[in-house]
Amino acid sequence: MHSLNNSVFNLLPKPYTDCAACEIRKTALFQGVPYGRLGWTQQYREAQFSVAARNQLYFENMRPEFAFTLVSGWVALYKTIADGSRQILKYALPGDLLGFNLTRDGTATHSAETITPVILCAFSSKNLSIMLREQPEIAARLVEMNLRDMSICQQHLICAGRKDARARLAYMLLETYYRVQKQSKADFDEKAKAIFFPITQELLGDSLGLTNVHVNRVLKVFKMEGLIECSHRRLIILDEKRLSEIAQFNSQTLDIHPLV
Amino acid sequence: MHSLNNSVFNLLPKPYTDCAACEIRKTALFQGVPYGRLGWTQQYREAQFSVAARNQLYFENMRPEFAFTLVSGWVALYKTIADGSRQILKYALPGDLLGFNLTRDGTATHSAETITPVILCAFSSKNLSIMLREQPEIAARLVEMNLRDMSICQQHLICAGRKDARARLAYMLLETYYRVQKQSKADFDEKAKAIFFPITQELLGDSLGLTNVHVNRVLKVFKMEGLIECSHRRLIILDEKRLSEIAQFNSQTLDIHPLV
DNA sequence: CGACCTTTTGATTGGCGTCAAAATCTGTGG
DNA sequence: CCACAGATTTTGACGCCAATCAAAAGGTCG
Repeated sequence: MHSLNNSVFNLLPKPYTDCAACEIRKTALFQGVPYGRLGWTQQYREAQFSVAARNQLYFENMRPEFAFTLVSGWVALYKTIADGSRQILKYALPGDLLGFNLTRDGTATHSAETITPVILCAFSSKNLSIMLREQPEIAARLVEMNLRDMSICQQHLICAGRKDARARLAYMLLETYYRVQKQSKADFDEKAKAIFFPITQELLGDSLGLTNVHVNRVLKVFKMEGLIECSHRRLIILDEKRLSEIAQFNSQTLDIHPLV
Repeated sequence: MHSLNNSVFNLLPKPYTDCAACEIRKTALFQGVPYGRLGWTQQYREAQFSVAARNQLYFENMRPEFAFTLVSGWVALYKTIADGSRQILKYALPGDLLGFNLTRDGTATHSAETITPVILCAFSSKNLSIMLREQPEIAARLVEMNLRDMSICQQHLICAGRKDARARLAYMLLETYYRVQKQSKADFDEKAKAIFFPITQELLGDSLGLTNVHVNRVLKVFKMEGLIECSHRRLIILDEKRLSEIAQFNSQTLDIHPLV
């Protein structure tokens, strides 16, 4: 466990109890693994780390030695463009697997930055490969997670290519709301219909191909129209029906068919 | 083999010879399968079909019974937007697998239209599922193909979100050129550095989030600058270096790391 | 040859970017 | 608990890239 041994990554104690076996099963990658084999899976875990907000986990074009499952917190995956701007590809939520998309020469295809404080569980690339080869349930699950991410990415492509700022923004708000609701219960306040929403307007712009200035203007209109409440890192969807129409949002696209 | 039994799909004789075993191995999905098991794999093929240009293979929101490997020809995968416009997600080339991305209720996530005459090999969804479960090489290959497609989709997102029309168009031309060169040798004329290019300017616009009018204007400039030649369904890249700069194109993104 | 694509060109419009500056929020240390 | 620096949000004026509308010219295939 070298190379993560710097100030950014803070080593946490490895929770090797039965309870941990339950815990690990909640992470999306291991959902299909039979109980008897969970312990076997765990031998491949390297360690857990905590990382503060606004830190880089890995960079595009560098060779990460580890992939991570995100245990808690939010991470932005992005690419930087030559002119200095950036495109955010995905907000990773708890359960997501990070850092296994590599080009043929082993370099990362994108960079990753923590938005909130996070807890990560590390796997060496080699062990991940072994697990995939030996446990078909994990490979199948990875295919599914990929297909879901692909569907999300395609939706974003449609937003960026074919929708105006209003529709894009509405889409992103609804998508995030749904994903949090399903994947990160801790960030979802069922009573208030609110989610924890640490995405700044600048980040929203970087996700949608808009400037933070224009994001601000459109959000203002949404608030005036009574569609959302949004401040202090909290988001409430007030009029889901109308917002969905504006966005042409369909939650089906977040829920893909299991292949196996 | 019902439900494909209409005028669009023309049944072809099923080539069950040893030669066919060699042939099938060329399709990307079966590249990792050991020779001894190729025959076993073939039992799950339904049949081969030919389909004329400009036909719909399947529609978004319908339940396709079959997935296809594309043996020859070009297919556009796209989604239609409420305002009637559409976003092309991918040009499928020979070797690509089509029609297995389904939402949880079993409906297709996108539509597919042939651009040229094509030959398809059909697999029932059920058999595809069996193959994935029983042959880990196929599952692993599918993960890889997905990761590659994901990388391509992300690049398109960056193009649509962050690049101007010049860069987007340059990118699409280079990407298509590279993909054809690698994946569809029949469409690549090595001597002339030319590819068969059946993508109309309207299709280009639908891929890039531009209008056909603007695509035309930018292409005109590219021709005047001596960057490309492009007419009569043929494309020649005259100045790859300069075009790559304009596009910020990196062929690495088309070449992802094998996970297993 | 005729119908239908596809490409090409011109004039006009508008959504969103750019630049700049003020106001507000957030976290940190004294 | 306040002060202060840095991040984030907010607002206004102005400009430009690409959309829109319209129509002509060129290709293609039955």
